[in-house]
Amino acid sequence: MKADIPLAGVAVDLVILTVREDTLMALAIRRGIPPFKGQWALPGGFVLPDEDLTAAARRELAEETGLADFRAHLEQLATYGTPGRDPRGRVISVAYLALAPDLPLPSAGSDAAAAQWMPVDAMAGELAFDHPQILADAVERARAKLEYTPLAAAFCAETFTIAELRHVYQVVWGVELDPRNFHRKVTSTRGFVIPADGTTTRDGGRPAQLFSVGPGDVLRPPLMRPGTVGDDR
Amino acid sequence: MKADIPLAGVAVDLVILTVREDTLMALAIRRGIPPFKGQWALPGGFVLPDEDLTAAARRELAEETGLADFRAHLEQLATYGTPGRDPRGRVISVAYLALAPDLPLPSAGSDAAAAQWMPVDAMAGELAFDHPQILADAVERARAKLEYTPLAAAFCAETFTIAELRHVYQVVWGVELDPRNFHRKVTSTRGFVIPADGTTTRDGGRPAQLFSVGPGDVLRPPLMRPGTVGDDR
DNA sequence: GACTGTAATCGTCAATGTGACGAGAAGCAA
DNA sequence: TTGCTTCTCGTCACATTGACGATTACAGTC
Repeated sequence: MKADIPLAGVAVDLVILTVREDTLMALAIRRGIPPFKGQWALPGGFVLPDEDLTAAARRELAEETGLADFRAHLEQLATYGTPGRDPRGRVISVAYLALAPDLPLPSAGSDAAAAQWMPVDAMAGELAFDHPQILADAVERARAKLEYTPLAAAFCAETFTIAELRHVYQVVWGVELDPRNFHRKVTSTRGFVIPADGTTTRDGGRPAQLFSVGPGDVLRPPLMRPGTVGDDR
Repeated sequence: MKADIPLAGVAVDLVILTVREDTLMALAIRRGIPPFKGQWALPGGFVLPDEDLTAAARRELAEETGLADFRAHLEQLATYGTPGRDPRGRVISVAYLALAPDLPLPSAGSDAAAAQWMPVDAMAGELAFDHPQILADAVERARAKLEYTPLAAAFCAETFTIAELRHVYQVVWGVELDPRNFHRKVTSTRGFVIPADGTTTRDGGRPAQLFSVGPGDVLRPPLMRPGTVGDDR
């Protein structure tokens, strides 16, 4: 490479979100190596010399969750490169957002002494680097995307009930939704969910129809977070 | 920096969009230096060693448009880092999207033999690197954002008429919109536009009220691109 | 100065989507 | 069988939207 090109380290950081115990949680890693050794941080690592960014994110995702390849949504979030954000020097971090169903407790990765799910609300104050900002951006992105994409299903198992899907919305948005209106909206929005075989009573009460995600990638018209319509500001 | 961190060059590339001559156009630069010397590319350049990413994007924007600081929307789009995308070596490019009002013809920048506005539809086949992909992503982002943000106003002058705003939507989306319904929607969506002093007849016909952008940053409910509702697929 | 063309603005109406909520259906547990 | 829970279907009032008629206010032109 030419000498006049300034160089930097390139890392990927992951915000892996899941819905657990009625709470939106993200995976946090206790750093096993400096800098910030012993503190919590988002999972991540440097991109290998011949590795694609997305491949690096997928690799980290597999490493940190301990699962070779599980069903999860992964998308690029944003890139953070403010000088000084990493004490090791100029490091550009490409952040990825992952949405995963409730997983077994993750095992510790190679450079991590421990990994655990933490409620996103309690996490901001704990994170090293500029990871609080990344986390906040990720949560906001996830909240927004639930409005106009079927992505909430990424938090669910392969098949799920409408109530489980509603539960995801309620936890991520922090609101209560009317079960009847939600049911109507979801089932009448083409491409959102398609009926699957079988029913389940895992939530008690009348058996619920199982669904799987439909082929649509955009909800038109979108669902809307309550309490934000017609707001003065 | 530690020796075990792989390094890469970090660049910013800009997709600067404007509405000109009833067409959505982007700024293209004819490259004055290798690689791809003589070919068209998106404006951009390497991030300086102690420069923030956004600062680098703003600097390039000012350089390429020849205007010190003009009214334009600038946001990060995505980051592209596939190995091999730049023949000089491993280069990570953070792409930015800029939306600008119709500007005077840009002057050529330092490392550019020429700069000109090109219709985005005719541009993809001309661009070097992976810039066709970046352009496509940028246009799609812009189209989507017009739906749920007041960002269309970024294509207009400080004050504008509802018809001028509608013209932006029509050009960017490539559709016809009903002037009466559009007028109703825009003026009744709180925070979108606020009446400004004066009227204008620059479009002929009855004088039109001038408006400026309102304080809102989200349109709830959003405008919707026609022809995409209830589509089977 | 009246006439014409053009575009802005206001109104109407039917169709559709949404929030609030009633009520039956279908399981489980006591 | 009774009671409890949750799913699912329906109803109704209201807001929003698309289609489109009608009026208003200018610039030119005869």
